[in-house]
Amino acid sequence: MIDGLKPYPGYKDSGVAWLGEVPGHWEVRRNGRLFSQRNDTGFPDLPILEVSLRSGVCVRDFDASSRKQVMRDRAMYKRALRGDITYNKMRMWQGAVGVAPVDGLISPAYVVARPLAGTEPSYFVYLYRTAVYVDEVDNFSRGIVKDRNRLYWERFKQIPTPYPPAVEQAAIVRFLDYADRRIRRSIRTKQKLIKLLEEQKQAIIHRAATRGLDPSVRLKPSGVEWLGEVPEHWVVSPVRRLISFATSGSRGWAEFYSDEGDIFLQSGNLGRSMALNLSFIQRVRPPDGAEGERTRVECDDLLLCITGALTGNVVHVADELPAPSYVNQHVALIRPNRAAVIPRYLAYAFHSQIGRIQFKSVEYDGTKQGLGLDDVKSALIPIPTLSEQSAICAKLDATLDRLAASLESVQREIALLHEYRTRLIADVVTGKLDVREAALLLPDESEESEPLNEADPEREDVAEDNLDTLPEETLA
DNA sequence: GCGTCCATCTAGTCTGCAGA
DNA sequence: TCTGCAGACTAGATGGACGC
Repeated sequence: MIDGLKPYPGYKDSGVAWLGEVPGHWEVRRNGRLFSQRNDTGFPDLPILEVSLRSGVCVRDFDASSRKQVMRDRAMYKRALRGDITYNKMRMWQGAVGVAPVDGLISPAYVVARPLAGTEPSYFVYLYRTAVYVDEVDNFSRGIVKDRNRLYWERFKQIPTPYPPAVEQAAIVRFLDYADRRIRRSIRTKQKLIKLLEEQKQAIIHRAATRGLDPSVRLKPSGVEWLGEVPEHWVVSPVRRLISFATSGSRGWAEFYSDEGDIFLQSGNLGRSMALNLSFIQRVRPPDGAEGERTRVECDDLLLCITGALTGNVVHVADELPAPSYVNQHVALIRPNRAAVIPRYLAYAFHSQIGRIQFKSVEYDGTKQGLGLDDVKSALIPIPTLSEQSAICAKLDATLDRLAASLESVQREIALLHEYRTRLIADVVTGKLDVREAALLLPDESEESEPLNEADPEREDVAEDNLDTLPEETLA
């Protein structure tokens, strides 16, 4: 139970299985008694609205959005007035519903529901987006497969829905809007902290990979404009002199896919933190012969993503993998020459600005962006002595371990905030928690600067944040 | 090994068609 | 003519494969 908030004094059976008990003074009504369908067409001059799973209903921005699709005949679009609920028939079972922020037009494939007297639309949008209600929507939807499920008005209006008194609906909306704003602020603050920690991490690696550990070392011009000065005793070497070989993975592995067997690493397995992401593993039964062996990954190899959006992501295979592993053609397999460079040091160099500048993906006329192996081999890396490389790696490993722990902690806090928000909304809109008193204690709307009705807690569109928390007497 | 193109997946939206 | 239904379309991302 959420600290500080209490259940209502008395409950009764709602008569609806998924809802269970509701406060004694609440009703359960079918949606048809709460909303009427609006089917107004012929208003071509209004702005076009869209409903998204993440951000609810908003005016479509044709300049910013990549999606420019629009019907030729705007007279077919339905009008939604400010305050109407609109939902995407095909995505209602995923929670694609929101309140129209302004008068506008929506696709004929949508449903516009006009709230009747005593219906506070924002309360019902909070409710309609909860997991239990979405499950119920799924039961009322029809389609040949789940992905094709649609919720038509005739079915929507039959769904039983908790119905608090109108004054209480408004209090719940007021409380949830307030709580939501503070949770989103807190999440954004933590996201900014993550960004700062990532920048700090990059700065630490870059400093170590271009200056070493001795701040008093004498410097010399590197001869490379973007690199600037490096320690006097370092050399700047192309990657080709530091490795035994580099190859990209091979093709044609799809026929060897299997439920078990060896590991086939793809660009998605190359995380942004120099560590392999093995949360998803494609297993293969590799072919016999040299082709498989050529792309077989060994301990201390570097893997570099060379095509697509993940171009430049690098992984150092620091430990033995749980099974023989191979790479696909979008991943370069690089085997450092240990006489010239410590593999982990080379990975740090690739991971730093040194790599980012040189491995910036090359765009060409095709459908991909990417790097060639020549681009990789020609990249310039400042190299200290082997003993200094070893010291730099040890220092970076220790420092970055602490940073990684901080990052993980902040990410965990964000996940908990999302979970907290979801649970709070579900408990409040279904009457498990009484917020009537808490809503009365909230500051006036005029003291709040943020707009309401932002369903996406991760939007980066709001003014400066602070770490305000909810009143302690109401929320933990 | 490389440049290029095709296939597939996902999310959001549009539209043709049959029946009322 | 209207409406409901369900397949089709669009665009971005990414994996797979062809041809040189």
